[in-house]
Amino acid sequence: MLTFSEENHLKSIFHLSTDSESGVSTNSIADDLNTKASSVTEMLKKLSDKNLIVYKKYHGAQLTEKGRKTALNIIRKHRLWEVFLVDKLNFKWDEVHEIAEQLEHIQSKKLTNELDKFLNFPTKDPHGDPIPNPAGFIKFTPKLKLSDLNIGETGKFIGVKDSSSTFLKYLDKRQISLGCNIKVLHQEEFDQSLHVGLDDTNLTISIKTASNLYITKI
Amino acid sequence: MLTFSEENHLKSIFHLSTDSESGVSTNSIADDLNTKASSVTEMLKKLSDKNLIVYKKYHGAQLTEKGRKTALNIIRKHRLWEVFLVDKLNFKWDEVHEIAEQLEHIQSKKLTNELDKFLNFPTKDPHGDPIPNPAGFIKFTPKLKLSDLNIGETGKFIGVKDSSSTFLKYLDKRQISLGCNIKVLHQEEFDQSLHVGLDDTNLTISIKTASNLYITKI
DNA sequence: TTAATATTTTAGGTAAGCCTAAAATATTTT
DNA sequence: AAAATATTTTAGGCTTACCTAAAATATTAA
Repeated sequence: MLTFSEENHLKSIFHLSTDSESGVSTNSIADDLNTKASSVTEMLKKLSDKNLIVYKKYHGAQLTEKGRKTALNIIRKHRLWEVFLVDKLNFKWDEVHEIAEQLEHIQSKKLTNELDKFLNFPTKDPHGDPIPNPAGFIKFTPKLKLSDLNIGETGKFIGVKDSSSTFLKYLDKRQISLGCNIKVLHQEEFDQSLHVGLDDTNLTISIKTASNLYITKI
Repeated sequence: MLTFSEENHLKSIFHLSTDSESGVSTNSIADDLNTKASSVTEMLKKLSDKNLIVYKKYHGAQLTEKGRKTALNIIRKHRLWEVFLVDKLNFKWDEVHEIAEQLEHIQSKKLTNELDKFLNFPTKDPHGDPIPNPAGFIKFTPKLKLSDLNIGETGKFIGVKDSSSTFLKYLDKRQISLGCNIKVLHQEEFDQSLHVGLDDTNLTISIKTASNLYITKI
């Protein structure tokens, strides 16, 4: 049985691992968890003792197979609860993160699996992120951004990079919602902003926004 | 924001208050929470500082109005989650307590109220205990036991005093389930055991069992 | 390749929440 | 009402998870 703090550190290491292939740095974990490097060092020693990570002083941490499975189980719970909140309890996608951060620590295999069944075995959470299966397998889809498309190409909006409430609310306001098709019509030379077609309307979106929208080519 | 431990102490004081009208003793709380009297004393001081209880050294604790509201909110969450687990996720009534002990600490007013709505505003949990409303109002029904009935009277089984997994499983095995009608046919002089009618069958149940079944007269 | 800078670890401290053992207070018995 | 017993509190310790400041190591720049 792990403490909340141990679980949060594992989750953080998992998320930070996908970017860089080598060890995850102490500082990056500290930033991610709003804590201090010295606190992280302590925790890395403990996680290492429990064989959840490989830790070499001054050279960061990497998840072991056991650590990865543990992290993915927490992420599985987090994402299933997000689906529950949106699909069953009328939450908006920008409202679910904080609550899921609490619910992800509830311990009960049966609960997780029954919830999965109740939700009809969803494969993605409300932000388009894949949900690991009970065995800890996760299906990564290559993350193409809207800003990667060429003029004339169309993408289906499948997820967000930045899932801050601010950004999600902004997307809601501009009626850019998960699953819609976005066609890149033109790019301004001056500020690289994109003119796009969405349903039957045209929009202008900044390059910053475009690089936070994950899509698949159509 | 209260810690889990603070919330558990408040809940314990609430439950122990219903029996005795005066202050709840340090030892009884310690027993209830599987902790030691000295730890409880520390906590009582803290809860008193936060105006959640009235605490006089050597004379136990009583909830303030604020403390009572807080306790009832935790109990509300506990019981709503129990309904969720049984009604939506196929749990049996003897399997839900431990998980609800975790879920009751999740902080989100919106979550609690949406869950309530989703479950169709239940008034009782799977053990027949009343669910407080959002304002912290709870409807106590006088707790009559099967063992209080006279020969010939019939009661509707509405709750259990002992909600241990052992007892609940035993009731399941004997097919005594919440909502069924039980008629007291005869009492043995020797051991006070009761012969009762349940649906179309007759059963013999011990006086101990009978005194753990809450009923309403019909 | 040495110096300057950045990162990470160690050392030592704090608060929460638990503990045991001893002291203080209440309650019960005689 | 005093003695015996039970309950509760205090005193002092422990662990976890944080922190700051200083020391150690790694990285980058000159």
